[in-house]
Amino acid sequence: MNDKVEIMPKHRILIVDDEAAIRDMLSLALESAGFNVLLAENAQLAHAAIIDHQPDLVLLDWMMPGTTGLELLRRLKRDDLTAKIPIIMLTAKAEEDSKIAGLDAGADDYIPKPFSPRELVSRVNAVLRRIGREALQEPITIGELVFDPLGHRVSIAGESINLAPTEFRLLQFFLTHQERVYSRGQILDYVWGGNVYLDERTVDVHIRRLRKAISVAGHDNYVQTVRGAGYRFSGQISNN
Amino acid sequence: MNDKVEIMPKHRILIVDDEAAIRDMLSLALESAGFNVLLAENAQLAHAAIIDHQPDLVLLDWMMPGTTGLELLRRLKRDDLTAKIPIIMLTAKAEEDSKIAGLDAGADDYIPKPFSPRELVSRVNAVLRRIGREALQEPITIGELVFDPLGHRVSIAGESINLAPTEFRLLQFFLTHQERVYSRGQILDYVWGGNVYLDERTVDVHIRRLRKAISVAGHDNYVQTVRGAGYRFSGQISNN
DNA sequence: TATTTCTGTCATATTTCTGTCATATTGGGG
DNA sequence: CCCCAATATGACAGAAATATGACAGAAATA
Repeated sequence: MNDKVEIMPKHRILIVDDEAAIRDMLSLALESAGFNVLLAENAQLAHAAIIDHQPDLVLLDWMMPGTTGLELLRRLKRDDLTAKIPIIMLTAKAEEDSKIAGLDAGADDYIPKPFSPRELVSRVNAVLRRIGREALQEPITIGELVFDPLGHRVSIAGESINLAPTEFRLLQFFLTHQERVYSRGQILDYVWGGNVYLDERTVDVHIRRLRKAISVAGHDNYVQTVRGAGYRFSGQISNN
Repeated sequence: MNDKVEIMPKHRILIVDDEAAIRDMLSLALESAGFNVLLAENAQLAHAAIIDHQPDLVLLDWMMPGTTGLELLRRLKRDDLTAKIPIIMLTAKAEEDSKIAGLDAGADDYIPKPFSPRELVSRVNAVLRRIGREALQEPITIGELVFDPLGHRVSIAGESINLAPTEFRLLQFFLTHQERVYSRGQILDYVWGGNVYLDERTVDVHIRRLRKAISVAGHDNYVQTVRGAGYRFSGQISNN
């Protein structure tokens, strides 16, 4: 189903970076992976290009002279017209700070330099897939549980489940990030947003509430505690 | 704990180029930068050397008589055994075509001639660092045992295994440092961190717990006692 | 505004982990 | 083959991490 030669319009990717060498490198990698590439060398041009061409995804350098990538990111996210365009930030700084700030401001992924063309392409694809799925608002199913983003509703074996807003977002986060462990800190960042200052134990409590809510027919077993590391949502129920 | 003077095996770099002068030049630059260098003057020899010596990185000339660099690259990437070895392509042609084809076929970087030895070394290092980082995230398999760092999960023959935090770190240490004996002191340093003051016998106990945990289907045999010296994790099970 | 629901925090209960010790077992040199 | 030192094992109590229930203020809803 994926390898089918199908008349799929190429995705348009906008690359925003002040260094020509990096633009070239990215552009080559993406073009050879079958994307349509647009280029912009500063935030102003980028903004214009985004408005004009409505790219499907933007690769945005963190550090640029003048308006920085972060500022542009914020501007884009503030405007309804552009808020939904996924952004991947590129940065040389491996600092946590920038990561958090970037995710907080609404970046969809974050690639530290240096990275391989392969990694780049695969992450671009990953983001596009995710966005595509979210745009489709496809319900996610696991076991008997059905999570329907469009209807903002969760049911198990047909029975509708009542979730508080935070529990809903938490479940959504887990469903879209299965099979890997997230620390309490990360969960706070992703589910609550990066600029909250909350006790990490708060996560425990919400985990508990979520588990309780979906405990029908043992679905709470999907939410797994990884002692010393955090929590994991996994389809393979482990026997801890 | 990282800056410790440790016996770090040198990275092996294979240089593939038909011109002796270039081989010499590259080899000199890399050796003086502390790498072990292997040489091959054509694609056939290179392929054999790669199979035999499993180099950590390959510098591959684009243009060679007979099988070209690009063909070799494709062949390497097609075979699982060699697909993960990072390749840096060297080329005189600044043509877009070759660049695209190279990146497309899975080269990890691309250095146009002429280049300075310093640039070469720094790009080699960059690629190795990156690969190292990516490798940290990838599941490690030994026998039926699968160690998944991202999922923070260990399974044997599909069955999830429960490990306490310290056992998990211990196993991770062993998996990333196989085939070598470590004293109890060294293990304490690496797994517990350099500034703990613990009885060395504690290591024995955790070794035992780890063995017990992974003893399913005899996987505990990988953890070997070396009397008078310490412990070793080895893929080749010996029957001492 | 009254009412209901939701949230974050706390105190407490429970579970799991860890380092140590006492004792058993093992391996090798003499 | 015996003895000694090194290693393995089982048990245990304190420590650490997580789960739970309760509650009061905040936020949403009526």
